[in-house]
Amino acid sequence: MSENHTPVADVPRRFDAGAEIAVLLPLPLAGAYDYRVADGLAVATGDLVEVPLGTRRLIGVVAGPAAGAVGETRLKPIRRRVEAPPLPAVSLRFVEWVAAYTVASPGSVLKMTIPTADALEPPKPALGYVTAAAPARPTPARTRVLAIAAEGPARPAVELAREAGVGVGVVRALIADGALVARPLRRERSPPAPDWRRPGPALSAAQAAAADRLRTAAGAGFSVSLLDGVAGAGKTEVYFEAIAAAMAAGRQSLVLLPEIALGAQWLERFARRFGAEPAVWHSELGAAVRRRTWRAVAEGATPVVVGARSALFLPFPRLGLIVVDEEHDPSFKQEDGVTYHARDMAVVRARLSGIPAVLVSATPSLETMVNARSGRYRLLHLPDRHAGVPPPAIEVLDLRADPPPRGGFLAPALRTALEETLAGGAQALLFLNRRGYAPLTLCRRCGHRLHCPSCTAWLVEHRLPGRLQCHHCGFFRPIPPACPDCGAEASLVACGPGVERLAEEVGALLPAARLLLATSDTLTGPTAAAELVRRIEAHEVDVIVGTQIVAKGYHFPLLTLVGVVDADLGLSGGDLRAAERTFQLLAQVAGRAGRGARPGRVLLQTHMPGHPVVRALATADRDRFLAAEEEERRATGMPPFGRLAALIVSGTDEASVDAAARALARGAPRIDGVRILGPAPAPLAVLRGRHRRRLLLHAPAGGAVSGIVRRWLRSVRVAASVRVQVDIDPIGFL
DNA sequence: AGCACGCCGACT
DNA sequence: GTCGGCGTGCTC
Repeated sequence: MSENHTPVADVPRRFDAGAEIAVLLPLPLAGAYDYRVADGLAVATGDLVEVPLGTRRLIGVVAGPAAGAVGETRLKPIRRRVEAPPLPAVSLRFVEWVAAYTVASPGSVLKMTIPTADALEPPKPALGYVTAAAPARPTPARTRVLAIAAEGPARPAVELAREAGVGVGVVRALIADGALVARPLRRERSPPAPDWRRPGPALSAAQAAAADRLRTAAGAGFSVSLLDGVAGAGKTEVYFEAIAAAMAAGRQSLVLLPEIALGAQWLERFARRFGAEPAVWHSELGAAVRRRTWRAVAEGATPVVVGARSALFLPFPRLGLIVVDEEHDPSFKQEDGVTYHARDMAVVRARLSGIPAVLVSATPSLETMVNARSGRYRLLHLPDRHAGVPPPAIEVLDLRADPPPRGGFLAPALRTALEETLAGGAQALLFLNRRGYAPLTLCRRCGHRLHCPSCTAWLVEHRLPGRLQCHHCGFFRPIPPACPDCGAEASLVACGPGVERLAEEVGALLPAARLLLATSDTLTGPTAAAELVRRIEAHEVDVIVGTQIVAKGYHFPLLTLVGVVDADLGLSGGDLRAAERTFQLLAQVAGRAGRGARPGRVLLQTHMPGHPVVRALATADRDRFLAAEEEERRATGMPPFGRLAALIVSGTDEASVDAAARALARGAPRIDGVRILGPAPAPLAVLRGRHRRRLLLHAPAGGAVSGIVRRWLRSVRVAASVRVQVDIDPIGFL
């Protein structure tokens, strides 16, 4: 990839009535379908059009001239051009690039780029209502509404109903009657725009130098920079300057965050710097916000978008910068539907637009680090904590030498540290990446283990709702009074700790402490997350017991102690990236300690004090750890020194899944240097009632894995009842 | 992805 | 004899 790739301006191609055009539809079809431009219409590439498909009408995108694969007599006319901004040419190219790379259909990628049909219509003018005539049949409710409506400005129907204390139906009836008439409401004023002219904060010398380099990159075509620095080093302030530069140049910026639902503190920081919040994009947006934001982005009216990975597919016409914050975060990998890695696709999107991408992390992924060291990426290093706060001291607690008391999970040293921390008026965080009360429930008499009926997984006890849950599907059941296998009464015992059980232990140890349980079960949605942040900041909480949900980039000044309850969790299991991920997660958790004036302290409980991950954390020697990982991957030809692609074969009938997996193995490509492993039972051999087998393709670095897999799949026939899912560059289990 | 077409069990 | 179950296949 060339450094100064400046794409030529793509001029949309015009098609007049009668022209035959290719329309890409948001469906998993092999390619675009051909249509004819109807009389009286004219369209151009990128235009959104409504077309007939079978008995349905769908919105698609004009992709170019018809391919001519079907006879022209079969071509149907397009119905209309949709009143919406066209997709920029680069968005169409991006869709096709991602589809080719991920071995998905272009239509399923397009689906992530265009919203549903109803969200594409121009916004309806908001209507308010005022009184016009006496109602035909005056009822008390109707009279009340009319009295309310007679005073004050025109208001929406729901508001009149609320003020009058009646249902909306009453108001609607009055509108139908003609007793109320509509008046267009003054368009709601657009929210204030972020202002790049506002003065930025004082930057340290290192920050200023990094910001300078990013500003310089802003106008200089495609580049990738890695902004690397520990928690609290001030990375965010640095890339804010790059955003300011993009805004000053009239270009849009996109910031990808791993968990947008938890971005309340991030939004606040942004608003402090730029005087207004950016546009926000994630999968849980309501329909109205979604439509408004999509249009604003497509019109180029949104200077900054912050979002989860799906924001990458928004149709920015003037994108000037992409930032991927916490670039190492595994949640950037989309696993269902089209399987893609948002960080990698962000780099591709930047290259297609000829703009800079900035990857940000305190614990960069090995891939990114290798790219940075080889010079493919620019390395911007922020050396130390911005405010001169010393990094937290990390102590290793060897659980073999100093075990927790019977029935407990906190070693004596951690118990003491907890007591001291609270006595000193500070806060503590206990980290355990396990939801629920206990990960396994078994019968003391017969040894039966309670498992999910439709997954290869144990049921996890959740004591708060009082039930056993499967963490892989929606299954749950009440905790049975007797063993379902041998019938023994009161014989079921909880094995191992979850955060709920840990909270119980802390409650017994420190009865006066105010506890907060923070898991995805208790933190549903942005409001709950914001409330959590507020309560911790207001010191309404002494001890936080949480899963990885609290590992994110929060900043809590009073938090001085972090206890990692099980540093070994996630280290076993033969996963290619287990060590790397555990290191990143624990380093991130450790970074929560001592971000205010008081120094922080981190205690790591482990059975493996000699494990490279534990040693690297204790000595804060990230680079040596990464170097060791790199050597191992290089020696075994694993990514980034080799390439992987996974096929997951799944279906409800085990025999046909097996048959399909074997057929794929028989028809595997025979290419020098390319090996096929499997079929083997997939990590979750049964998931949601579907049997799963896995094949793994290993190729040398630079191997054209996507093309190989595409040809492979084309050459093998599998039963229609069996699904084959492709995962290029899988990050999960090996 | 939907939707239609098609071939086998429990209802009027 | 029909209503309806979801397996299979097509949609420019």
